[in-house]
Amino acid sequence: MSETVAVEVEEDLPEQMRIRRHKRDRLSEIGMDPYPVAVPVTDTIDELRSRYAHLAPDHATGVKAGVSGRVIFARNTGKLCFATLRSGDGQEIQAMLSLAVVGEQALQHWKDLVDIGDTVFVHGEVITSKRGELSVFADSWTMASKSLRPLPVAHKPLNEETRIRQRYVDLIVRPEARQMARIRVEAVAQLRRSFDQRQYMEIETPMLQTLHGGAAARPFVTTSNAFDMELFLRIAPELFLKRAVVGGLERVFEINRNFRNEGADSTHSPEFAMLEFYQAYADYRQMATLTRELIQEVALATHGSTTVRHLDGTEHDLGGTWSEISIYEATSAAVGVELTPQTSLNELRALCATAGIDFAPRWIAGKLLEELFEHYVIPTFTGPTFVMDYPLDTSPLVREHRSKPGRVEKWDLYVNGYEQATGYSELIDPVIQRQRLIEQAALGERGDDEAMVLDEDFLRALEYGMPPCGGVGMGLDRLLMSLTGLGIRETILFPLVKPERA
RNA sequence: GGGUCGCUAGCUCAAUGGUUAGAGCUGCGGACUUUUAAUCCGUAGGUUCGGGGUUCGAGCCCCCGGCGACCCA
Repeated sequence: MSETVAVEVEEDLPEQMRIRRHKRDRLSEIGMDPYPVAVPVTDTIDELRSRYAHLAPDHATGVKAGVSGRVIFARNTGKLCFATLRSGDGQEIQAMLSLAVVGEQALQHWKDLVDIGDTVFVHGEVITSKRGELSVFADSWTMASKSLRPLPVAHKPLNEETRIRQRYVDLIVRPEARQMARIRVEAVAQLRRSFDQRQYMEIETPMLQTLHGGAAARPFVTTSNAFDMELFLRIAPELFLKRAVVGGLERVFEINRNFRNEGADSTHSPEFAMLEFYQAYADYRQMATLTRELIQEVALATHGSTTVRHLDGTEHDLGGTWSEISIYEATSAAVGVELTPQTSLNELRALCATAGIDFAPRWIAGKLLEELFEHYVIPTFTGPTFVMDYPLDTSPLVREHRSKPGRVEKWDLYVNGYEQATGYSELIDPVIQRQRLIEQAALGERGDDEAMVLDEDFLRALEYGMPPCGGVGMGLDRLLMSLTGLGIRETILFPLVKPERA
């Protein structure tokens, strides 16, 4: 950046930012680096907190320590200054600087140059104040990182847009944001432990794909300059994980991002984290049990109980076994007409019209049934619910039910009213799989832009023989939603947002 | 995609079409050696999201655009 540009920016700054930049310069002038390469920390705030948890008020330990933390609160009096320092894990300790110990110059520099939001290093004796607050009674201090922007007021909630756009600020000021980030880490760590205990391998499959498949969704399209060809960001890892199973990796899982070129709302994000796992010789019922166990193990890891407390204080029981309903039977009961895979398109359309569901003429029978189900049945769910045995025509990668023609061995798991996971007995017959994908391609040609495409290499893999297999896809962000009660944009640290200025 | 609402100081929010757009916190100056959203005195801080229009006069009304929230499909 040129000198003139820098000056212009300087002149445009709000007063409070100009003042902080001036303090940054003043620090250099007095020989204190505003951004030192290191500060001599001897203990974390957390270590001091736990070591001196039970000191009586107004007590001096005789032990000296050096700690660093962000100033989140400051109270300066004439000859004695207090500041609360906080580390990234949310632990806090008080710094005290007195004229008698730190000296006139250091105290004056502190009062003149330290702002809320700065990260400072304080060295001194570990004591408790007269009010009992654990403190470092400074004999010296130094700047660890000068903050050039004022923090938002701590006691008013930051507006939602700013929280998402500037998550770094949200994390500094809002304990729930830090808690969310940590719950997510613990959930993912527990998933990996749970899979490890079950002899699963974690593998990584392509995000850049020459064909998109494995789900009904619109892809993002990009271009490879070197290959001079169109590529897709993956909408699902399914077809590659199945190739791995064909190759003999019989228990595989992947935790990674999917991209779907669709809208965003409180349960959808264009970029979201997906867990998929496949197990040879398992079927969809075994995968349902495994899915329940995984979620319960994660709940135990993050909440210490299968009853999870959302951040709004409400409790939600994820323990025990979960209810199961059949999509056909439940929807039939709701509309008062028996619905089967043989129910005519016209009858389903009439029922949708009655329900006020806006449907497209090209929608197939299974799609109409699922719309009726979502309209009538989903709002009645109370706890986690497995919805069993979906229509065949909407599930091109699932094997037909072993005893219910026209339906597939597939379940959807609903928690808190939204789909959290889906599980299959995978279709492994390459001839039937080819037919299903050809039907999908025909739908695509008729204008269904979510239809799957024919993936010859995937079919070739199946033709080598895939063992009987169960598979599950689970939205990781949605798992976090069910554990915390938050919207998807709160469970993702940095969700996609449009630029502030177009 | 449609509708409704919102965008004002660093943050959170006020402001019948009419004086110089206000408050709290933050900031700045001062007092205070045990504070806990410290207190007290003083004080500064504005491209009212952007552009256009109506009007003697627009934060407010109209049009176009941007970003977001909620509801509906």
